[in-house]
Amino acid sequence: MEQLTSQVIPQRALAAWISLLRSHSALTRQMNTELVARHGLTLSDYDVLVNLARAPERAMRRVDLAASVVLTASGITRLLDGLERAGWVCKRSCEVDARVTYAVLTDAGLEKLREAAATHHADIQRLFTGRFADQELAQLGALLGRLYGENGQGDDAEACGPLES
Amino acid sequence: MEQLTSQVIPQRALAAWISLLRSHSALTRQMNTELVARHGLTLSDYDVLVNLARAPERAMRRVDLAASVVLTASGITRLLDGLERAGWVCKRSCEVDARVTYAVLTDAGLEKLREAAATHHADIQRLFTGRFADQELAQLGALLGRLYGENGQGDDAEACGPLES
DNA sequence: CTGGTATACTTGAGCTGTCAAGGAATTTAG
DNA sequence: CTAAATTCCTTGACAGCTCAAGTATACCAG
Repeated sequence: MEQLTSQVIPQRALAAWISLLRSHSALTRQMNTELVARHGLTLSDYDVLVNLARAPERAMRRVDLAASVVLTASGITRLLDGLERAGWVCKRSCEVDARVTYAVLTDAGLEKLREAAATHHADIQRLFTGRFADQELAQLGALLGRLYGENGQGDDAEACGPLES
Repeated sequence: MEQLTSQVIPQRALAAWISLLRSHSALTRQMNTELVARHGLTLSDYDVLVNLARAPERAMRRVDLAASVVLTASGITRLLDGLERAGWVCKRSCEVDARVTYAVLTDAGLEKLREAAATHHADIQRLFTGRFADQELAQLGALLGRLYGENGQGDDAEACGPLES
């Protein structure tokens, strides 16, 4: 059984992959728990709110939103159901294409997001960024950034790029 | 809404965190799909099989297994239910402590794992390791490795360390 | 030996996401 | 203009995991 890992991929490579799996599980579990306990938001909910907040007019097509947060179309439907019921997001239909529905962040939703951001950023700092130097964070971000978009498309990279301003 | 991200954490730091979320989602989804389609195994199933294969006597306490793969106790119970039903894992009770049950990898389970490993390693190579140079992989592994164990404990790090031999 | 606490595991209820299928609007081909 | 293919979204059925609660065993203090 020792040879299991040595057929195609060197040990170090597998170790990196396993670290990705473990660190993700450990971190998201803690952050999600905090977020749910304090604000009644899932990590995915939060993620969607952030995406909407950054979008022009705080609106996005559901399909684009799905791609942004790496969820399926049906996943987005159900997730938005919850956010709509809470009044943080509402629908808006598209004038030029009746198939598409926009998800729009409401004022209440933006307020909610601001509220949640404060504690969530603290969690991110404590659990994630706090363990690295600036330069390491840049490196880590750059490395991980190669793992998506490429096969998918460049839109994502762009949607994630303008974090500031 | 532009100031949302600039309160506590610099943009670059958040970008790294988002990259972690996105890359994990994108990669695990593809790998899981492949694994299920070809072998009828979940990524978590696979992960558990690997852990058992590496353990002395191919046996582990359920509670330790849970910690290794970052699952709750009940999560492990249900996951192992499936693997037991398939005949890849069986139970063994502990002589010195009647509370614990060991999960033991059967011969069939080991065979299954070998079978799955071939294609799964190819997936890892294609989607993950293939996108990095050796040195980058080492770096990535080292950085991600800081994100768990610490707050939890050192056992994990050790359990993950001896990948080879 | 008795009672209280901690540990290992299981189970019921529920949440979040998936896939497969389908409806509706749009585009494309003929 | 019609027919086929494509895109966007929703829904039913279900998988996988969580939490809360419960059972059973072990340990510890008196």
